[in-house]
Amino acid sequence: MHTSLSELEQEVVDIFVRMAGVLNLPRSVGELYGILFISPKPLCINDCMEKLGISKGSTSQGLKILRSFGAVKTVYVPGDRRDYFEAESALRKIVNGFINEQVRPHLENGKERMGRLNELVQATAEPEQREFFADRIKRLKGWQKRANLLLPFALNFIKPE
Amino acid sequence: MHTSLSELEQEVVDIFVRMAGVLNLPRSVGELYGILFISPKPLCINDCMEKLGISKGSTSQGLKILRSFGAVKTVYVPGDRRDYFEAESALRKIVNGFINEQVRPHLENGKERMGRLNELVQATAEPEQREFFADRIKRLKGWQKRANLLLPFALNFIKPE
DNA sequence: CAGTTTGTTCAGTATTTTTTGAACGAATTG
DNA sequence: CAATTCGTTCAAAAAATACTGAACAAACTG
Repeated sequence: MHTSLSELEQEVVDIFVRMAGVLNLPRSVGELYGILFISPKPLCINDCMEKLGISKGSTSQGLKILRSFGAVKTVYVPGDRRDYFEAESALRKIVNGFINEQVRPHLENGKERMGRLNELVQATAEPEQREFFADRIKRLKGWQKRANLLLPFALNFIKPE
Repeated sequence: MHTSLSELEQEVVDIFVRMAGVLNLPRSVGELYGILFISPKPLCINDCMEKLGISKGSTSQGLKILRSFGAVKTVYVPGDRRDYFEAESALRKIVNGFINEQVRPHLENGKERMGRLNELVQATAEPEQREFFADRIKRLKGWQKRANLLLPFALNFIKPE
């Protein structure tokens, strides 16, 4: 059953639920990170589901997602055979993992696509149109390039801790 | 009815549909920006819905969203009383608008919330726990601060054009 | 000013996403 | 080695989100 959260826990969970919204992640993932972030000791799946009042399936699934980009780590607790989890608190690692696992895959094939676009533009009969299209594609490439420059820079901006 | 898109249009629309996915915007919004981005001349609502095969309601709604953060501008076409639209192509403006209109609102009350968190931490009875909580909140504040520093910097990174 | 055309809104519907919970296999225990 | 505990998976249910299309108001037109 649903052990009610302290006010502090509620507030922190709420913050991460909002973040999850912005980052396009399920609510439960935000809740899980929140409860782990503010927990002084690692929690097992049962702790999490009881605290948050969500199902075992959601909990398992949510923790899997969080682990997939390194926002949560598994810790070994001697004398207990359950898996325990704690929040990774190095922002840099989390952002890095998130970009690599959640963002990059959705933006793959950058180069390839641009090549294809060029071909299609060259195949345009009307010269005036072709010029316009070429300009647009050039602009698109520019955006892509800048994004690729910005990402590493942003990561560097987040000092290692 | 649904006027079929050229290959070039398809490809470009597809790119922006993916971006919309990453940015947590409806598919139709990506489609609309795409078709406007690659169109040599401004399009009216009817042009858009015909080209994309979506409803008038979606089109109106989607363009509203795009205008809300400055990704699309209205242009006046003499002798035609319909509204015409074209894609804003200055990345800086778009990113700026997007952050202000779509991201910031979801992350409001930063300062306020942190104050509230501090109170809750101070109200914690157990000293050892209190110390841990304080540390977590401090870390959270650090993240917030860095995000607030990074945003303007990132915007500056995108040179005006 | 009656008749169009145009864009918006919104209730209802369709679609997508998230959550649930029961079934299962693997590991642990007595 | 039977019984229990644990974590994962996945089909079905629930919830959230996006889309449609008809109703509407405003702006034009003749």
